[in-house]
Amino acid sequence: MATLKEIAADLGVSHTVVSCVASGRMGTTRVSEATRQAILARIEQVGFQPNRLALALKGGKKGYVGVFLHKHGTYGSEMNEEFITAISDSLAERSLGLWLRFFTCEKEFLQACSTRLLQEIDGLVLAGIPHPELFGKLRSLQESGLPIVCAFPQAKTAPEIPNVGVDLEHQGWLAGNHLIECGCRRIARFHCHPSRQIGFLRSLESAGVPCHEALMRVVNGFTYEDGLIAIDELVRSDMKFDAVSADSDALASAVVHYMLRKGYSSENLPKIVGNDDSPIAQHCAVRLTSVTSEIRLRAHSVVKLLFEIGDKKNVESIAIRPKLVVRESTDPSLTGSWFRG
Amino acid sequence: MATLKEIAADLGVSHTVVSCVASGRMGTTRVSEATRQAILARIEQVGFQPNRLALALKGGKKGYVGVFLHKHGTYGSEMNEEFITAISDSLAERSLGLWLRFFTCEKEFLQACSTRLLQEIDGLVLAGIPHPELFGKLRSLQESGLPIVCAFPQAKTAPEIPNVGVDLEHQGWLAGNHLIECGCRRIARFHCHPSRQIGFLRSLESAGVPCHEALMRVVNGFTYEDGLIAIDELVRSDMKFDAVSADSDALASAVVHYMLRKGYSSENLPKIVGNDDSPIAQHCAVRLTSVTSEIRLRAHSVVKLLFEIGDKKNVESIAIRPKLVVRESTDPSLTGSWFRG
DNA sequence: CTGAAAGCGCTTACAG
DNA sequence: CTGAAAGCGCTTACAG
Repeated sequence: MATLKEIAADLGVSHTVVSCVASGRMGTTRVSEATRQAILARIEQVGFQPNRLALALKGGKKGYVGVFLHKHGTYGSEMNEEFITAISDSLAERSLGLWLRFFTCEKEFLQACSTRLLQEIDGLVLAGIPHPELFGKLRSLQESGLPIVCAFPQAKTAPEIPNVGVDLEHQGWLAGNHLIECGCRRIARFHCHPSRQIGFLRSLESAGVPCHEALMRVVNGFTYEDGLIAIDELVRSDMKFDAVSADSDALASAVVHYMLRKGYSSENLPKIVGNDDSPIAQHCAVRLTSVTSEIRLRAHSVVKLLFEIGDKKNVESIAIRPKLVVRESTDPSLTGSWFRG
Repeated sequence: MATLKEIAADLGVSHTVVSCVASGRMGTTRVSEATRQAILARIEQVGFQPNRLALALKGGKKGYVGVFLHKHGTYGSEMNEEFITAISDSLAERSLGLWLRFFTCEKEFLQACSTRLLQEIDGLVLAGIPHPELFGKLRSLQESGLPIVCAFPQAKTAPEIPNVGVDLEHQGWLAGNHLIECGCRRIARFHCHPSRQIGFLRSLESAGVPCHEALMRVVNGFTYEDGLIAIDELVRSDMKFDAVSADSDALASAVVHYMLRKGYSSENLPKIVGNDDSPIAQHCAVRLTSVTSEIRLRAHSVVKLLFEIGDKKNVESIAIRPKLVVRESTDPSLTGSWFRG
């Protein structure tokens, strides 16, 4: 790899002028068109790229973005992988590297996020599960000039730190509204996200469908196991229900499998809607209708915001609008040929 | 963050001596015990850490390992996430950063793997799906002094580049042997990994169980959809079978779901074994017995080998031994309470 | 129009 | 025992 000095020596000019021409930042330096062309040609010819390390040491761009992720989503949802991939691709487009670190507690974060970090990255992304105890640290990093963007489902950071979330209320609303349109009137809910529940209740209300308190069930978590517990309790309660809206695909998948195993045929299943539109929805014995969490789109927005902050623009938290993906768990006509007849 | 210079100024010594004491590499430099202690105390007190950028520019350690991953495994298997997480944790333990890049073709790899890369990383990991067309490039990187370790299931790289794989033959053998021990005698195979098939056939042979050619089915890929196609063909062929061993959990899961949907009760299902022990196995309507691919262990080995190469040790390719994880798809006694009765 | 010089934070021969 | 000096590859005032 050629250095500035080598190019300068080859051309019989100073490395100063080569540097200025290469960077395009001429400052007070002037150069004749002839030598400028010669330098440009040479740069092209040897494929010169300034040494990143030297740039960074000089106080310029580091060429890296740090991503700190507290893994979220249930096992098998691939939400973390999707997020990382999308961030990575987005950064690669801009010739930036991705510096990745997983953490699960304040200590791990602080350890990885040493003062040294500031020397090595141009921006910081924090995602997955929010840690309010870290806001102080984040604020101080931000104040020292580091662009920071969070990607939590819901903006729970200090308001000064922009967050790319998902419209949780609308997720709940989409699920509820879809089931109502399917003709369901006794919809059970397995929920652990208050905002989603608000949206769900709003869908009932605006359609004039009564809400049966006993069908609204708060679950402990988003896992398949949590789903089995919830559906078992519901079935044993002898409450009638014609649909289940669950806060994750794993929960919803557990409902389908539980009922199939208890002898319900797939035709007699209640309508079921999951959340996240993860692989779990597609690998379910009855493919699940699900509401997206827009992971890819959010990841791309995160990188976009990071750049806007770098450009001194004023950025604010945003909530991406989710979509409904309809599959056979609410629409029998979508049952694949394998499972017909 | 204090610099060498500042510490030197505070103590009224030269930064040379501070540098030597800090690094522990005294070279030809001597220092009195008194000033050594003073310097050490000061370093401790201000928590001095040498600037990574300066170190790297000087030609020392960069503090990063580059990971290039061509994503593998079926959607939902979480194999990539598990690999990345394990690599990241393993590197973090050694205070190294993880530089991550996904690629899908030679062009993307070469683009990301520019000469600049060499300035920025201490080691390279290549994983997922092997690209034989890249071996030349890898060899030349290796010859220029960059430690490289691959993590493909099967060593397919140039023999000079160490690979951390999994013992594919043993995977096939474990599945076959387990089904034979379960009493199965007409075992169908959905396979696309020749080595695994060899191991499977060996298990039949050593148990004296006949192999029925018509039950050995090569599938196009590892996906759920591939599994539906394969089991549909098998069922329509009217061949009798009492077990299915499949080369992925998605394939195996499709078998379970297909048969349940066709009206088989979970008690009448053939015995089924998947591969990879991924979340898909645990989210299947009948939880799947599966053979591990030891992703975490392999990732840790990769980092270990990378360090050994750095230490000029002679390292060779290894194949990690897989394990069998038994669940209800081959052992009815493991059926969870939810699904009993 | 062009280049010598200082400096980013470090390391390491080398000279006192 | 200790420090001045050169240098890693760059940038950017500043002086000619």
